[in-house]
Amino acid sequence: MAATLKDVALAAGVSIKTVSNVINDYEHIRADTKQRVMDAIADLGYSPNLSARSLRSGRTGVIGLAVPELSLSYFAELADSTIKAAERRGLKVLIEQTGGDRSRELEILSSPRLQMTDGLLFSPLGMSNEDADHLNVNFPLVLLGERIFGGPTDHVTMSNVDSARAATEHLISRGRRRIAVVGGHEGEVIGSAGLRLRGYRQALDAAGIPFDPDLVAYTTLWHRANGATSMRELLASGVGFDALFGMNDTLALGAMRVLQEAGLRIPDDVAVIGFDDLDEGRYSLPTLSTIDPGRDEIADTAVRVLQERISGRVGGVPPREFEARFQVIERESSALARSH
Amino acid sequence: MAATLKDVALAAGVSIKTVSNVINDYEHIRADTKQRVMDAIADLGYSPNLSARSLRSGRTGVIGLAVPELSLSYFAELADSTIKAAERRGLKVLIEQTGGDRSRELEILSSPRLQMTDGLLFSPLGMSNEDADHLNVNFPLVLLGERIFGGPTDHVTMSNVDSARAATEHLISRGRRRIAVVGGHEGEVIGSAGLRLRGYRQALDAAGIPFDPDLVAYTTLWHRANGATSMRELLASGVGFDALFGMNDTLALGAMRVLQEAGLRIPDDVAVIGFDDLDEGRYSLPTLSTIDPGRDEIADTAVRVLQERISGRVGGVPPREFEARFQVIERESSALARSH
DNA sequence: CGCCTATCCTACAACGTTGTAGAATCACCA
DNA sequence: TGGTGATTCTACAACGTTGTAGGATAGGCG
Repeated sequence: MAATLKDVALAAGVSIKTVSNVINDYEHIRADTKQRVMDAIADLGYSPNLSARSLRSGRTGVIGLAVPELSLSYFAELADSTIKAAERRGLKVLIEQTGGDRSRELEILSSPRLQMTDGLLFSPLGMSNEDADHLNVNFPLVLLGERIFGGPTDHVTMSNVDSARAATEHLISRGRRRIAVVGGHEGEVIGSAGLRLRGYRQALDAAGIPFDPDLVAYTTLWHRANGATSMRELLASGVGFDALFGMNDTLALGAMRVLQEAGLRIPDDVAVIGFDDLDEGRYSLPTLSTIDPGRDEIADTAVRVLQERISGRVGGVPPREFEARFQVIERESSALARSH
Repeated sequence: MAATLKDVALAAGVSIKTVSNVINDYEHIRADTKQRVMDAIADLGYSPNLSARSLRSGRTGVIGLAVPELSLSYFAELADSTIKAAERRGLKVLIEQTGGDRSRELEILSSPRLQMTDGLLFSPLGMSNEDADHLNVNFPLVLLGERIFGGPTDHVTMSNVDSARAATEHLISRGRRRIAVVGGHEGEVIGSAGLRLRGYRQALDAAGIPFDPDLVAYTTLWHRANGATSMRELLASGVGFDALFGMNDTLALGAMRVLQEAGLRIPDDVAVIGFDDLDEGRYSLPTLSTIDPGRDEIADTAVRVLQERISGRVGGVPPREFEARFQVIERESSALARSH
């Protein structure tokens, strides 16, 4: 059906290797030979068989991206950035959804199913630091996210502690002292929740505000529903607060919804800041202050680093850690209150 | 480095073909031979080289999904559903972003870059019905979306006209007669915007409500920003309305935001319904009534149909058209007003 | 006992590409 | 004139898998 090197070679009256050389821009080819080959390629509508090329070269030009779920906006936007970054480097992206499930994550690390890729960008959610050993795999792997630190692979992450601290400081600078949190993970030390909580506490400490555990609402997932539920619990508990730090925008939006149902004004009664800079927060009512975690930079760095590892250019280099730059984005939900 | 059939064969003391047969569940293998081979496979940590398998079999087990952008929630959720549907059928998904750009879309149809896939699920945005010829490609292709009808390929679509009609009828059933629309595409006949507008007009006609062109706001993109801008224009124009049909949820949410800024109550002053059933609409304030377009059904059908074409089981069958079932989902934004 | 079929296994070729080795031609210089 | 090196091209093998053809053994039947 499809034309092969052989067909082109026959049509152009040269050997298949010469056709191959033309395709791969080999230097020493006579101009007229090259032209004849190119014409034959065009005539026959030839395009290389990538499976054969992969088999021969050991490279597929495809990288894997394993994320919990694309229906979580953060990961959809991360996938978007990653695909664009990969494209700039001539790579395709094959997406794998783990559902944030630890056993599925481990399976992906050991499974032969991703043999079709040259390497993997891996954003675990269910795994924890004790699982770091499982990252010792025999294919190029770059770790994303905040579940595991000090593992055996390159790691690209956001500045969770610093940016959460900046978010909290932003609320404090608005005169708030009772700052509630939604999205905590009970007992977690590292992981997005643990790290962001640490940044939160650093900011409180620096401002001389005592930490009140009752202000922290714990939840397993970070969906809108969890933000809403947590906020209902906080309100029901009767603990007073004048600000809210949502561990991500989705949680914050779910919580805002409940706050407003309860008749509280934002930011007058409760100032709110989220985390992730989702497009959604630009059009919520009120618009949502947030942390821009540097998603494009993360994706670009991750793809670059993975490509370095694939090419073997950085063979002996020990695991590296990269932190993206963040930014506090102030919108209406934490604007200076009009009157006080 | 990695073990091959040859290594396993050597270790198990059989021919490579026997190992291959074990892997492919060939019937006639003695139990003890099979066991020995399986042990050797486990020992060596063997896993098949998929490039070689693809080269030999002509199948990669990967399908392409070309969508405008994953940062648009609808396509993120579609990708999610598609990946899950593909997984149920043992397929992987390689995602391509077109940005909704016609020339990029055409390029993807002719490019050799997707040779690594067995077929393509294609959701164009920039192409129009005149481009239908370009869908005549020599690889399995299933068309998604509403840009092209009657093309040369299988087509999976939502019931745009009927569901938009149902959405409009829903607003009419709430006693509304001046129903604004955001998201129209000037002069478009087919395409999501054209079809949904047709459904809208059908509902008006059936109810004996005259069509007022001033109630339709046109926009190129369907982002939040466009919904907001369109709503500002509608309000500035002074045209009166008591309901809003957003061509998708994102537009509707952007528009709601502006309505509320303007001091209008939803649904009391303006009842709103969107389209797509994004998770976001469940936690907006107010929650957003919408159309569930049957995304899972679309993804599942599309993958099934593509697989049928890939396998050649339906060789001679002419292009088929599939319409997913939809559902009106009523939430607060179009609830019966409390008092009137 | 001889024939036939079913079972179990093997050797070989092929998928389409690229790396290696080397042949053929030419230009240049001593 | 012959040697040297650059240029241009070719033949062959190999990547790891599966399809084809067929060999060897065992069991059933006349």
